[in-house]
Amino acid sequence: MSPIVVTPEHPLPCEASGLAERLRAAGIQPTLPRQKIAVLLLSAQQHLTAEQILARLQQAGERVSKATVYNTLNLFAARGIIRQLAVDGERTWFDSNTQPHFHFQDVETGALMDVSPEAVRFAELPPAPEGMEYAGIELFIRLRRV
Amino acid sequence: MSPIVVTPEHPLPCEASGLAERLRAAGIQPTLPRQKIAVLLLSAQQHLTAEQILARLQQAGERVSKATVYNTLNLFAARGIIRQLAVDGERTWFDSNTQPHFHFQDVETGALMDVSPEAVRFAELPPAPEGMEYAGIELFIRLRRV
DNA sequence: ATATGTGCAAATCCTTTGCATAGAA
DNA sequence: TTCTATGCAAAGGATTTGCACATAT
Repeated sequence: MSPIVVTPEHPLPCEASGLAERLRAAGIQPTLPRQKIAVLLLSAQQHLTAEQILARLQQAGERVSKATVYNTLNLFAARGIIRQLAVDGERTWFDSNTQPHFHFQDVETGALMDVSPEAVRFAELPPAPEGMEYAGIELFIRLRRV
Repeated sequence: MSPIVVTPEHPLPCEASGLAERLRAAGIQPTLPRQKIAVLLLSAQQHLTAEQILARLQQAGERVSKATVYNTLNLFAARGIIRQLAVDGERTWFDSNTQPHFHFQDVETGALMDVSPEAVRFAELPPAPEGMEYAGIELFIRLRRV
């Protein structure tokens, strides 16, 4: 099974079929700024930072404030429709893929690529300490150029 | 292995057996501030933030500036005698254990615990993409209270 | 109407930087 | 001496916050 490679290159889809519903289903008022952000981030499997999203909105001529971008991304993450990744401590990445999966990271560029969950199998994992249980597994495979 | 406790009554050990040598071996001038930081961080297997280290130094009555703490930790990491961890994007953790290993993290407190490399065995890992090779594997197992 | 979002600028947090002084070789 | 490290305060970047205005139900 080969890893899923997600490139950040993608056109901005002009319509969001069902995105508003999807927001509502998650308990999120589908306001205009939120829908614009949802279209941008959720229409492809990708990893974007808040600043990237802001830049793309502005490039597309949309007037959305930085505060709203951050508020919206945090809200989306809290409601489980996107995932936050702490990859390098520099900035937060927002992942449109909420299915269980892992990541490759290019140590040079910082670029992220999805690794499908089927591509990783654990033969052994440590038991959770007393009184604790697994809440999730974060796996980053760092890559360098040969 | 418990972390060392530093109080005014229990000042830092004034001599760290071999620590100065260890710094020199890594190509680091063992100046006083660096030795103080090395004693604090390297004398036990632990995870500390820059601010925690600064606070402990000040508690112990040492006069070391924030800039020096950061400079020193970055230098140590660059020279491979400690490891930097990007766990949550809030702050950088410095790990005194440079051996290959993994981590548990309490999702509530953010606290980190080492997971020995023997406790994790992979039955399958994805091949590195064309022209890339593995540079390291970062595994965080998030834990919640039962 | 009434609750909820949005935009702007200022504030905050962590970390780095510039530069004059102190320390090491 | 000559190079390198330290301390301080100021700068920087990412993210959050306060608050007046706009929008949604």
